Amino acid sequence: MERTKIPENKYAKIAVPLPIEGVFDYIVPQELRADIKTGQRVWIAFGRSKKIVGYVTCLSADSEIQGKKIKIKEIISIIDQEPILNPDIIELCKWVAEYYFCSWGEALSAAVPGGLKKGKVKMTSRVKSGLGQGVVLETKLSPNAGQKQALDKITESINNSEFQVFLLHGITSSGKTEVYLQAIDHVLQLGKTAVYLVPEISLTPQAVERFKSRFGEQVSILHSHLTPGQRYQQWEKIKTGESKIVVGARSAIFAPVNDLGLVIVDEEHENSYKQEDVPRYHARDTGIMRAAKCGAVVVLGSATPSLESFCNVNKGKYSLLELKTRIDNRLLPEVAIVDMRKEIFGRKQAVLSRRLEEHIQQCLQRKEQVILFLNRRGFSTYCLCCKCGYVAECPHCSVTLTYHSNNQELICHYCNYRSLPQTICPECQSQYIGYLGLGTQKVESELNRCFPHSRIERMDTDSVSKRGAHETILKSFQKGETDIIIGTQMIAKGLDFPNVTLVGVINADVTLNFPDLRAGERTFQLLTQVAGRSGRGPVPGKVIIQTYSPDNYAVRASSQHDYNSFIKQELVFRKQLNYPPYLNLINIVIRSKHENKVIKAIEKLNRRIKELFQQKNLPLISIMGPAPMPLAKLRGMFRWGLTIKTPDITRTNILLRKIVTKDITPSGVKIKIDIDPQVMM
DNA sequence: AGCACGCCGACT
DNA sequence: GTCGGCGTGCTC
Repeated sequence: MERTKIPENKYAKIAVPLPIEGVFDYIVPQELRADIKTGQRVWIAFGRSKKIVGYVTCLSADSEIQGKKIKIKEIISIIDQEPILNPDIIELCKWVAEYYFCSWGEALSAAVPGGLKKGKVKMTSRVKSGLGQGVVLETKLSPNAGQKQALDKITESINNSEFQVFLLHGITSSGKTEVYLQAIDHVLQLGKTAVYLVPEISLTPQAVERFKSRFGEQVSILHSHLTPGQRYQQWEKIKTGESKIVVGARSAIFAPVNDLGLVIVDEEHENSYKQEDVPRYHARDTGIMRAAKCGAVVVLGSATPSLESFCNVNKGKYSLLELKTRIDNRLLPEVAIVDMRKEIFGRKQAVLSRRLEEHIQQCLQRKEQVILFLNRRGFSTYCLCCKCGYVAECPHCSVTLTYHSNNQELICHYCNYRSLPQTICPECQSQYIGYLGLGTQKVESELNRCFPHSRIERMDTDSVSKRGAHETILKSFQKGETDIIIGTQMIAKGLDFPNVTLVGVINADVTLNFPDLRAGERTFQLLTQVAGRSGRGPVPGKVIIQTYSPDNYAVRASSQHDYNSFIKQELVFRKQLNYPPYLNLINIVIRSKHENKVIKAIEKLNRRIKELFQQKNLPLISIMGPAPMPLAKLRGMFRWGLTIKTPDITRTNILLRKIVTKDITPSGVKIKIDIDPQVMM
């Protein structure tokens, strides 16, 4: 083939991983024309003195900017011999960029394996996976009636190759995983592939082993501890079709599988599916988009589905599949709520209630194990009466007010409502009103004081940061060398220790009073998950929840294992205040070293949005704020935000793009736009 | 995002 | 007189 006969390869449109709109035209030098392909990464000179990685989005015979006074540069070199991005992924990233407000290049850089972004990766030779020939693959279990019913619906859709989303709602230990695994078996039989997303935190070594033993060499597991070389190897295995199944966290949704037939999102309600930095995509929603473009089936699974997904079932967009029985017909643990308002000793708040202390004691005597769940302390202090449980809330937003000690005010971080702190409780007139949450270290020392002869281990982000610490702590607990394990979120899910018969929640209020519209939903999910850790063996489990809000519906419903009653009440609340899932939110935060600049910018933005939306006749749009952010000064920056509520996210996005320009963000002012925010910070 | 260009204050 | 602050504009 003669190189000169391929004139359509003369120019390339390159997306760059910088916050700049549009693609940039480059000349493909003669010697690269035979090798250049869409989806490759290339080295390019950009600006005056930068050499960066660019993504080839398309090739063409000529360039529209040719002849204008722009000098078109040449591509320096090609990084990948073969395209690292296939056309589907390039398209998907375009959608991500448009929907989540970032550049195409930024979205594309989320879709290539991390270590490769800089284009420098040493190719280590392929290592044999840990699975030797002697290992027996885990065998299929025969599904029960409920599982069978769910599977039949899923396989039927897979056979039809039509895009469809299923919401698999199954209580803890109802066998959701087996449904996923057999659905995967089914797509494999049809010669298709599957992507299986899990929250980052549940990709434990045990979980990894389980996938490997079930699927052997056909599975690629993309977890955060892979070295760049290992990551690259997995990527290659997926691209060539050697791996038919990809298991991984958030970013695995961009894995380069061909013939995608099935996308599974386990624990779909988990907010870790939302990336907190650019591109701020939601892996579940991106997965649905990916599946829709190629006619794949999506299974969203959860014991506590998000309100968004539940609502989509009601709207008829998703089909509901339910697993109502536990696989071995084990009973759900008995959940007791301890009213901490009755546990005040003198002026001090109690850490452990008498009831929880007694139960721990009994448990230890029976040589059974205890898990204590401790939320990390919220960064925002709120106003609580520990006599009656009163918490100061915003009258407009139903969100907990945050106490600011510098100006001694209670502030709503959604709408900027302010009020003065009280010294006497407005509900019960007592003086037990205070502004502090419970200290974390206090719990550990209190436990050591109460149970000096027990072996207590703490498990949180600090104690697990060292390599292998996670495993060591769990192994010693498994072997029974530890009696009590105290931990944060990370012990809430997945752990399966049959000798644990007691789970204690030290303070349910930390999540409940988090200044966020989803505080109730989070609390319900968390309590349900934590409760699932108790009584996984022959001895029935017990759960004790300590709280100052024993009558709160999220707490009550979780203690009764009653998702439906929770969601019914939560939906009423969301409807009343026009919150998701009834409307979409867009959270915009402006930050700068100078407070006056921030306020000026956010007010200008607020005015512009109102003007334009009125002009374009989008009357249902409303704005919360502007208001200072919960961490109003973060690393020397002042931060203010506002939140748009919109019934038409697509149109709002388009209009918003017109507003967010240089005159909103002059020099020294940074803007952050978060579409469908999960936490507003 | 970076980076260069450009225009006003306190210093060897 | 200059060094350096950061406001402005551009990147094929």
